[in-house]
Amino acid sequence: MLRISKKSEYGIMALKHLLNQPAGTFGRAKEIADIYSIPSEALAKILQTLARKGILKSIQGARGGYVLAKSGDNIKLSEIIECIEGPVGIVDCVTSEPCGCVQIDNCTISDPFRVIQEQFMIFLSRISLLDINNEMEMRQVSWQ
Amino acid sequence: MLRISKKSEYGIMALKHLLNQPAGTFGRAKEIADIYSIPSEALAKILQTLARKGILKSIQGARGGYVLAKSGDNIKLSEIIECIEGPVGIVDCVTSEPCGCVQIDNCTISDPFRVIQEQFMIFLSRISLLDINNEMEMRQVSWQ
DNA sequence: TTAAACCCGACTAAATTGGTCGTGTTTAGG
DNA sequence: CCTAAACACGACCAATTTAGTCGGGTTTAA
Repeated sequence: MLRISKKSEYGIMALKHLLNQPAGTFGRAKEIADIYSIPSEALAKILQTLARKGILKSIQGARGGYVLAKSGDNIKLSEIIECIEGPVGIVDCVTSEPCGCVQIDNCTISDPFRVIQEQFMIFLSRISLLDINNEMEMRQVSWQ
Repeated sequence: MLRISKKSEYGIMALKHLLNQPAGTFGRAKEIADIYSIPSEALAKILQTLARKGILKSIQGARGGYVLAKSGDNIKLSEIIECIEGPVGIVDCVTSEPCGCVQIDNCTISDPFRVIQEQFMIFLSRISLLDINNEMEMRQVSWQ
């Protein structure tokens, strides 16, 4: 029902936690997983993906961990979700071109949905990790 | 990946078709399904749901069919999706209270996401069937 | 009376999501 | 230089959700 996946939820919790991490210290996957009762293997994989895509920086070896690779207001919700779940597409037609759907010639909704998709991505990209951390206070998403 | 379900897609195609139906005529499930290559049983069920929730009016018996129960600009995308897929919740915490998640006391994201959810619903409720029919021309979603 | 249509719930199959496991690789610290 | 703590990765299984099917109804125009 148009829901963000558990993986994204976990990722966002972890990112928020890392944002509040004292400067100079690292967050470890296991530790974060324990705090929020997240299966640690699952969180580990999520953090690895976030690191691979440049949202987190990983420090290898014993006493290693993760830190944010950029400032909280530069990490957008759209980015986090796309990183963890793959390309967001309100409808299939929007991400894959040509869309593999059977409607092909008769698909009357792919054009309007391309516009909706675009506006939805703007919506998501206007929300930053910092906003989420501040409980969305004072956020009036403005449009155009 | 944050996608509208096939059922909603089918429903929207059918609604758009019905919007363009000559006044006084009905659209039949089988007929619409054929045009857009939608499995007819599936579409039938979707149209039944839309009728039950008051978005469509059904005409029973032979030579029956469906017509829109209200004008195109009064049918909102939020309404259609909620009707077909059930309550939209970006995260579970938002729809069910209390949320059944294990994070319970330590869930740091449910509050901000309640706000995001609210804004997302506004986003969806500003898009009408008429907008979709007009290929979203001239639609600048404005926010607050 | 019949056939065309809506109506409804139960069921199955396919796809996606959520979570686990095993095996590496890197590196601080003893 | 060894060990343990941590990241990295891919393969796999389980649970849930979505998609689609089927077999019955009921209503009504012709």
